[in-house]
Amino acid sequence: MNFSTSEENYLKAIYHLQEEDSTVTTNALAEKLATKAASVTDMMKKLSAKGLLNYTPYYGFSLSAEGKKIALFIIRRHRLWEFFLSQKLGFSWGEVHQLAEELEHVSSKKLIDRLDEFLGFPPYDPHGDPIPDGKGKLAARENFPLVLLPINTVGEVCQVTNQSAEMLELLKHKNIGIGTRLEVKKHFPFDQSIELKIKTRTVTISEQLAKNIFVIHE
Amino acid sequence: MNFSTSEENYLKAIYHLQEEDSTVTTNALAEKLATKAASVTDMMKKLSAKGLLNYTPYYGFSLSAEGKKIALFIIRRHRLWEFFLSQKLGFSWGEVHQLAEELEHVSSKKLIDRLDEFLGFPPYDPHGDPIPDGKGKLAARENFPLVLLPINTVGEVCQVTNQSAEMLELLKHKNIGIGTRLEVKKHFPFDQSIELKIKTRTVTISEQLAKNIFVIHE
DNA sequence: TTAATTTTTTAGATTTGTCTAAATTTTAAA
DNA sequence: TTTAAAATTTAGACAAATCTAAAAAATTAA
Repeated sequence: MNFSTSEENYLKAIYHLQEEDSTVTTNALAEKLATKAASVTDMMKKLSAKGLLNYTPYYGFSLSAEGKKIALFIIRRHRLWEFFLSQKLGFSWGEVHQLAEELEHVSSKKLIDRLDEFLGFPPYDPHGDPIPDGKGKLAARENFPLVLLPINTVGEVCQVTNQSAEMLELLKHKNIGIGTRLEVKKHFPFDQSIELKIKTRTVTISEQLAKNIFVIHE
Repeated sequence: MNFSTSEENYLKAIYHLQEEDSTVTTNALAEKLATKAASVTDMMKKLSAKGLLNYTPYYGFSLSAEGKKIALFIIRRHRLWEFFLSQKLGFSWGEVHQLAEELEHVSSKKLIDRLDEFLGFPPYDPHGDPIPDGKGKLAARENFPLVLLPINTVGEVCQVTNQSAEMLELLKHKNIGIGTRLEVKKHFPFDQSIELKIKTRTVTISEQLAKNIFVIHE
C-alpha cells in the first residue's frame, strides 16, 4: 500500500513518541507535528481505518503491528538518506535532518535497498541512531573503536582500553572521558590522525589513541 | 520562491513541449500530463498570476523568462538524479526516469549543487540529454570518443576515425554505423573492452575500436 | 462526588488540485 | 459567410489536509 507524505509523517512521529511512552496522546502528537489537536484526530481516524493504529477515542493510540512496520521503513529511508548526505555529499550533522525529511518520502523499496548497498549497509546514521535493515530490524547498540566512527557522525565514549597512566593523562588533558559525546570531523590519511569536535572545541587525536577509545552510537 | 510538485510538473512539461513548438496548447499539455483540459486552464491562471507564463486565453501560452529559468532548474534536478541512479546505484536506463520524477521535487539548491559536485559535474544524463549547470546553462552538444560514454548511458555514433578497410569490415560485422544508438553496459578493466547494448543485441568491442568511434549524447 | 479544568472530538470552513458538464470562443467546412 | 466541429474556459463539485470554534468526555480538585 502507498501512503501520503502527511500519513507518513504522522506514523513516524507516533513511532518516536512511543519510544518514550507506549500510548500517545492527541496533544503530544499535535505538538510534535506543529499542528492542531483537531487535525490529529482527523488523521487518527484515517490511519485507524487503514488498520495502522489501535485507537480508542479519548484514550490515545498506539501503532498496530502493521503501522510499526511501515514506520520502521520510513525511518529506514530517513536515516539512509542522512547517512548519504553526510558521508557522500559532506553535509554537516545539523543539515542532514531537514533534507532527509523530504527525501524519505520517495518510497521505492528498490531505490532504498540499492542506496543501502551503495553506502555499505551502515548500521547507524550520523546522529548515531540505528538504521533499520531491509527487514525492518534495528541493529543492537554495540560499542566499537572510535576509528570506525564515520565522518560527521556522533558517538559517545563508553570504554577506554589500555588504562596506562600516560594514556589517562592524555585523555584528561584533552578532556575526554566516559560519556563524552564527540563528532568525527576529519581523518588525515597521512598519519591516520582524527579531528574531533567536542561540544564547540576542535581536538585532534592520534591513531594510537583513537584505537583505544571505544564508543557507542547515540 | 517555492513551488508545489504540481506546479513544477506543469512548468517542466511546458518546457519540453516548447522544444517542439514555441507555443503550447491546452490540450497538448493536458495529454502530456495525463490530466484534463479544465485542470490545465486552472493551473495556467495560477502560473500566469505568478509571472511564470505568457498566457493569452484561448491562444495558448509560453514560459516567461522567469518560468524558463525555473523549469531549467527542475530539469537540472531531474537529470542529476538520473545520473546518480544510473552511475552510483546501477539502475538501468529504463528505471531512472520514474524515480527521478519523485526525487526532482526535493528542491534544496545546496543539495543539488553538492550532488552535482559529487557526480563530477556530468554534462549529460544517462539518456544523453544535457544537464543544466548551476546557472541553468545547457552544455553544447559535442561529440567525444565512445570510451568516455558513462555506463548505462546512450550515445549515437556520429563519426568514425581511422577508416581502414579492416576497421570498416569490423564495424559492418557488428552492425555499427553512423546514427547507431548504443548504450554502454560494462567496462572490463582487464582489457578495457566495452560491452554495448544496441537495440536488443549485446555486443562487445575492444578498446582499440572504441577509441575510433565518436558519439554524441542522445 | 460534584464542579472546574483540561483534553479530545465534532462541525463547519478553507485551500489546493482535480474533475464533469455546460458555456464560450476559435477554427474548419460547406 | 454562415454553420458545424473542435478547442478552451467557466461554473460548480469533490477529496485531502488543514484550521477555528463549539461540544463532549475525561480528569482533577474542592
